[in-house]
Amino acid sequence: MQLPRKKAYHHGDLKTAILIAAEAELVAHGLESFSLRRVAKAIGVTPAAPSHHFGNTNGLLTELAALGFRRLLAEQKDRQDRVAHDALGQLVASGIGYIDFAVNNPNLFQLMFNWRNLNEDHETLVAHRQAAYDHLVSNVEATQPDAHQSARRALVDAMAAWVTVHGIASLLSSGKTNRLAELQKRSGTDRDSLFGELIVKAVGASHF
Amino acid sequence: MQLPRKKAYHHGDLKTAILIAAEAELVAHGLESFSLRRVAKAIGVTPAAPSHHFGNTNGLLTELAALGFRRLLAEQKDRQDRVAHDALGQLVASGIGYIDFAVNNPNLFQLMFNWRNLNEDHETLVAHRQAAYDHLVSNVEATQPDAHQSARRALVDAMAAWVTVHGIASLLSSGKTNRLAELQKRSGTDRDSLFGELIVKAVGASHF
DNA sequence: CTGTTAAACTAAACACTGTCAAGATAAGGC
DNA sequence: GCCTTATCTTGACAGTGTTTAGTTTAACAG
Repeated sequence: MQLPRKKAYHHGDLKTAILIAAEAELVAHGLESFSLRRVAKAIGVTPAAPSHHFGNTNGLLTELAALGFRRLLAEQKDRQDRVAHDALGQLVASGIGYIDFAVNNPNLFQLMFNWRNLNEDHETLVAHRQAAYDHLVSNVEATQPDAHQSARRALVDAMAAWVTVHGIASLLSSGKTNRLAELQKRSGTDRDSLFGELIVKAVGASHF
Repeated sequence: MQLPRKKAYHHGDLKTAILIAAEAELVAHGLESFSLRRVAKAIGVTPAAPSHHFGNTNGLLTELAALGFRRLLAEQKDRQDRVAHDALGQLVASGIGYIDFAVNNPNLFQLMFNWRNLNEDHETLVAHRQAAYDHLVSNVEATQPDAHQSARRALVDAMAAWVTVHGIASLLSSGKTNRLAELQKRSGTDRDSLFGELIVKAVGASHF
């Protein structure tokens, strides 16, 4: 791994340079106005250069989404590390991480969950997405008193948890004037506590 | 109101013709590849013609989103009319209507909730969106035993209900290979019953 | 019926966009 | 050293949204 020269014909590590520039383009202009030519120009390269590494624009966006899923899971685990180790606390921390990721990376979140042109054959995309999903399921299962006796309940609780967390994340990250955020403020409860409350409610605090 | 002539220079009712063609374009090519020129060509008119009625593409899409919110509310009410009149049953029916709308109109749903370029100054858009929101809140409040004594609970329940319904709708309508749908099938419960169960759980069946 | 005004739409052009085929350049293996 | 392969450029093409100026028609006043 060598430092890329200044004006070399070969960039050195163009692929990652493109990914970085592409994310900057994403936050700057949004997914709706994403321009491949602009990211090429930003790093001083020809519009056709990215095609060689990613095939086409969708390939680049797909790779970006895959990285997004990796970072999403990382943020969830990071949250969990800084919190009590009981099952319910872990689940809540994971959910808050999910929500924070969506709020802090709205365009990336939109790309990951609401973009219909992603290349579903992309291996690392499906792998990282699957990893994030598995992590959720295991977190929910850990809150179940007896997994064998209540398989259906584990299933339903997993859906409930996922659905509430994703609903919060989606609504909070999408709107500019945000009704859900207004409700949260009017509740008099800080964000993490309130959404934690909702998550706990979703998995049915009855067995505690 | 006269029937539009065949090849008249003036189309007669071009504005609604464009809206209809635009929705067809939306379902045919998706929001990501929406083309204004294609909708113009589909109704045999110049690419610049829509600009006169909608300003620009965003104007057209915004109007489409506004119609979407109107139809969303209509579908919810339609569901509620065909169901028992108790408060909880009404809330569930409304939520199922919301979900069904998202599943049956995925691109429109994406436009309404995940499109960042919508013109937020568009009056009918904000009006119809507000109407849909108010309807939700009133549905939740109707399930509260005493609105005055538990204002905060009404608030939290409204958030919980909205968030679960929207989460389900968003996840179900976005993916092609859909993990949530898989979970639903594995639960052995039909879709409406299962999601109704989740909604009831969200508003806290404790007061029943 | 006639003349005028305002609305609806066209024509042509512009600056973009993503993508492709062909060629130039450099790196790495032998 | 040469040769092969990966990397990037050049130049072009079709398609996109939008704008300006001009043409056609409807609506309306007399």
